[in-house]
Amino acid sequence: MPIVRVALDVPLSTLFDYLVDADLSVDIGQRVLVPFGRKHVVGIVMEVAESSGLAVERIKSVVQVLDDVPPLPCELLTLLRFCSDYYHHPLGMTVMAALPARLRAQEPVAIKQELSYALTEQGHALDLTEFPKRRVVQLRLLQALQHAALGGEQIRALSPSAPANLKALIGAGWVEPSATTEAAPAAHVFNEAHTLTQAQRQAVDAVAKTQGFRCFLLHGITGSGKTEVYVHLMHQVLQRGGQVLLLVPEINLTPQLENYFRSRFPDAELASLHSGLNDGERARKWLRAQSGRARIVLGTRLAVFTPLPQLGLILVDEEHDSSFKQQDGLRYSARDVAIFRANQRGVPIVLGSATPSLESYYNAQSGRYQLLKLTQRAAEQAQLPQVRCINTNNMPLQEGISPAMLTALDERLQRKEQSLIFINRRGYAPVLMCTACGWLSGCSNCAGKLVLHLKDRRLRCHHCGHQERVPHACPGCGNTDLQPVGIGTQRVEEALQAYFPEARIMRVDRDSTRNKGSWIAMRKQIEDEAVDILVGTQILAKGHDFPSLTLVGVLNPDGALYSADFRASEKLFAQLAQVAGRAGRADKPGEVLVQTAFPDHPLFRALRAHDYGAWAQTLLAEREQAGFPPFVFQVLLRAEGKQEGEVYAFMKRAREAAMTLSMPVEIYGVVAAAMPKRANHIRAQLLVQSTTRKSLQQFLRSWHPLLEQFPAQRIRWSLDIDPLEF
DNA sequence: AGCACGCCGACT
DNA sequence: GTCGGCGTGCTC
Repeated sequence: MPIVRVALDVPLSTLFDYLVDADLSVDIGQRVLVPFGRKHVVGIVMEVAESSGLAVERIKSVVQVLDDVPPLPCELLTLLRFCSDYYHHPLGMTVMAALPARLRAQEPVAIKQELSYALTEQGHALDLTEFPKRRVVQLRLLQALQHAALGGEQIRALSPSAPANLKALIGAGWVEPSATTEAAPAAHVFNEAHTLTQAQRQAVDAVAKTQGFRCFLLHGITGSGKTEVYVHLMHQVLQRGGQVLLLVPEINLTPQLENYFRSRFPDAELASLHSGLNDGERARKWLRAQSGRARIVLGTRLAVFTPLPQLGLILVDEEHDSSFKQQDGLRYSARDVAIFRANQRGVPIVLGSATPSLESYYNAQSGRYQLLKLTQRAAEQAQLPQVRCINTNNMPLQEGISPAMLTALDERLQRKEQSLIFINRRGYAPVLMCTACGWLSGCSNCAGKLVLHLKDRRLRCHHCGHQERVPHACPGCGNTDLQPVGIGTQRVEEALQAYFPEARIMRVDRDSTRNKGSWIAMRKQIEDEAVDILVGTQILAKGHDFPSLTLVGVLNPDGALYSADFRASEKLFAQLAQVAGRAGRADKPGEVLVQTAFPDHPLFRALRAHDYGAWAQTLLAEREQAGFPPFVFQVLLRAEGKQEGEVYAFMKRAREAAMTLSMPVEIYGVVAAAMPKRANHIRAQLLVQSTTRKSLQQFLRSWHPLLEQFPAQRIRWSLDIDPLEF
């Protein structure tokens, strides 16, 4: 009697054995419904065996084979095995986390046919110049439908209220739904659009001539046309009938990007996978990729697990971006998993960035990766912005803004050009202080400070979400003179509005873009030049071109220079290079002004010279000297719980267990986390590092089972392999 | 993780 | 007398 070994969504590292009754046939990769405890759950068949090590009477039978979708390819199961193993996360949870929700559920997957909508004869007969102008969305829909029938997704892309308006148009008899007919895959069409620069051509050729696996680092300054390199590489793979996986950071996956690739490859089916999809859409696109029909898969980190039978190339854009690393559950790095996957598949992978992660840059230097450089901006007339530092030593700042910055802003206002003020702190002020006793507004649940949000006169914790009214008097001494300390986006916005009453100022941060679609609307306003000064956080660093932006001002970036987090300055450089790239893209030269008390710091010297290489060398020397990544490999054990004593007792035992293993790893002390208390939970961590991945993995294979045996009822702990945040 | 079983405190 | 707290142990 055959046995299947099934992956289930439970935090146990084993698979579960089930009998397969004679009337069923089960394959590896298939979804099955099995009894587990007192309920039925869905799992994935990972292995088929002749016998089980378990007593027969304890083995239950598979209830049902859910064969309405094809089995997962073995290649994907191997990838998931690797992830479970490398990140020390239970296999069942790893497998189930990679699947779209619909495939994890018992209900039939039932993908409804995507309907498309077209104008009726009546609709075609409409004279749109006569159509009421106030029905903006309806008009836009009708105009779009005059060109071609639209799918549900394209309709939603027009406006959030488009579906409701579409209903009205159907009701009026102007539009009708029709089932999409599966078009035969047309001959591959490629809109060449641009001729490549020599550097772009060389990069494309280097990748194109690769046989089998190879990892490339495409280092190209902002505006050097990395996307064009991607497009040409994609073209070559699509031409051969292959599929392409393009991974992008979370905020970069916008409808614009999707539409851009659609316009370059008009007849290649593209599936974009992001967090905004509903379950049905996600499952549908996943299955389109698995069947090989979706040729381009564009997605955020989870998309790295999409089954792609014809996979011919992987691209990871902005590879340094930390959103590729998942920060809970399976703590994987989609970039690193993508490299494994390319290797497994025997296809090239290209990591692209203007400011590569130090890990990737180091690998490129050592020859593990092949470095491809784009050093010129693709549009010849577009020059790199001039970067200058404003030395803020002994300089009187008004609300954190220097006179030189104000002058520069004023110039842009005169010239009707846009400016951007970058400050990485939202809210009005990061803390409220009592001028009499020095009391600071701390969070009652966390070790952090409450941030003053003046708009709604509340103090907010950015760590646990706790909020309270601004107190009238100091809770410590009763003094009523409470002063905001430090500068946030709201305060800068307010100050600038006072200086430039006529200027149209827009604040862009998580608070102002929280509502769905508002960032899209705001970006439209920016592009339409309805904004003079943008004030915002890193959200502004990414996103797309703002053609009339000529000044970028950076306030107060110095915190990252003396941060306890050794990656803070790496991140700062990437961020500043990124915002600097926003300035002066078209025919107008750009300028970047950075307010700092350390203008001679290597970071700013490199930034002024647009010399990432010099900065990377500085960092590499520092890291090598300090014994930090990329020269070592790390694992971080984190634990948190309500009782401080219990947390530290667990960590102490964990550390002792690690010591007794006496393996070639360096074991640090148990320390409080960077945020020692969050949402009323005490947090501690323990760092272990090694000079090789292999010895670290060997150590983990011994250590992890010991940790699981410890009684740890009232604490939550996790292992973070290759941690980015401490 | 769920979900049982199991043994001690304040309620109809 | 029971309802219910969360400690402990198991799930093929």
